[in-house]
Amino acid sequence: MSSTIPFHETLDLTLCGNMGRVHRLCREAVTLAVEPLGLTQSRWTAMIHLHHLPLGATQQALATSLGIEMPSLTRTIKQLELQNLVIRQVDEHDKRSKKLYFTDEGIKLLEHLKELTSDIKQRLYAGLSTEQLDGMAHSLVQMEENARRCIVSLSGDK
Amino acid sequence: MSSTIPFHETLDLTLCGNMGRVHRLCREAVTLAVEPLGLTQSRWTAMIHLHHLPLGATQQALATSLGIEMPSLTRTIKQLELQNLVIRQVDEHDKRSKKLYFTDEGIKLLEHLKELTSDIKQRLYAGLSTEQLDGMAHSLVQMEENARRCIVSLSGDK
DNA sequence: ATTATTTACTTAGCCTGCTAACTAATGCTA
DNA sequence: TAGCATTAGTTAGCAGGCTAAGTAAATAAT
Repeated sequence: MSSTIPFHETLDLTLCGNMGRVHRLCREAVTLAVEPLGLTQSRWTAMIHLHHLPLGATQQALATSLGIEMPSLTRTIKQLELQNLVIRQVDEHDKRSKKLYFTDEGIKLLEHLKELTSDIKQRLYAGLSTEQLDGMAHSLVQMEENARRCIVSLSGDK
Repeated sequence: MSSTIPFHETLDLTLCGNMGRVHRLCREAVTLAVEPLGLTQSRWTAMIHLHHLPLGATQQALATSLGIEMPSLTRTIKQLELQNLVIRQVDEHDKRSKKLYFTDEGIKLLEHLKELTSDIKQRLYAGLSTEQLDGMAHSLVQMEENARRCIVSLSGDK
């Protein structure tokens, strides 16, 4: 895994596992940083993504933004609603879907969230140049495409 | 998330989430590829890592290689033992630890595993240069260090 | 030598991803 | 218009990370 070993010599599935581990560590770090707010990883992530979407986004839109499936989101939203941070409101123009809104309390918490995460973001990306981060983002897009293609071709059942 | 946008302008926690999603997709692709063997993600991963360790590696050594905690591994090993692919054997020199060995059946399965994964590895990394893969591996190491440092400094309780 | 600490492993149970299967609303098609 | 397919959301339950707490063995300290 050392950067001094050319990667192709160790071309295996380790990189994949490393991504998972780094992901877990990063989200744990952020969760610790926002601990005073009493939010789990999936909840602060959903709050931030919802904040970046247009007002009244549907659950489907939020799930897409998060890159997760609907049932995963349903659970998280239910918890956020219980915490009185967001509300679900049936869309009158399409009664299947539900629009999401922050409560006043949710808006207040969001401000704290932004304060508490601004510092840790810098620290997580410390020592990495813009080029490295861009490169990583780009490689991830490529790998995601590759993986999706593999999955499609391997599940030729439907 | 597009590579045409300089990353620092979107410096947020999205990269972290993307790593998690790509990780899930890659492991799903591999799991589909090895489906005939009836192994879940954690099981084929453990088989491959154990294969790369010296004979009679302990569970602790395997957990470290996998980058997971012991309780996560305990469950997986139990399943592999039930499938009659590995056996656990108490180390006579240190009766706390257990050495892991493949069964004959496990060795046979490992060969199939290598065949079935050799192709998909190429496909997952398609379109990525050695430099890109090296860069990604290197960035991951840096981010892991960063995250661990954050976690240590944020949990100053012990 | 006895006691305290550390280490390897296990068990129990939480968190958050997932799929499968369901309901209800919408939209397409004949 | 009637019937079928699609879509948004839910529920139930699995997979695989995790921590906390417990046991037994090994090691350190007094």
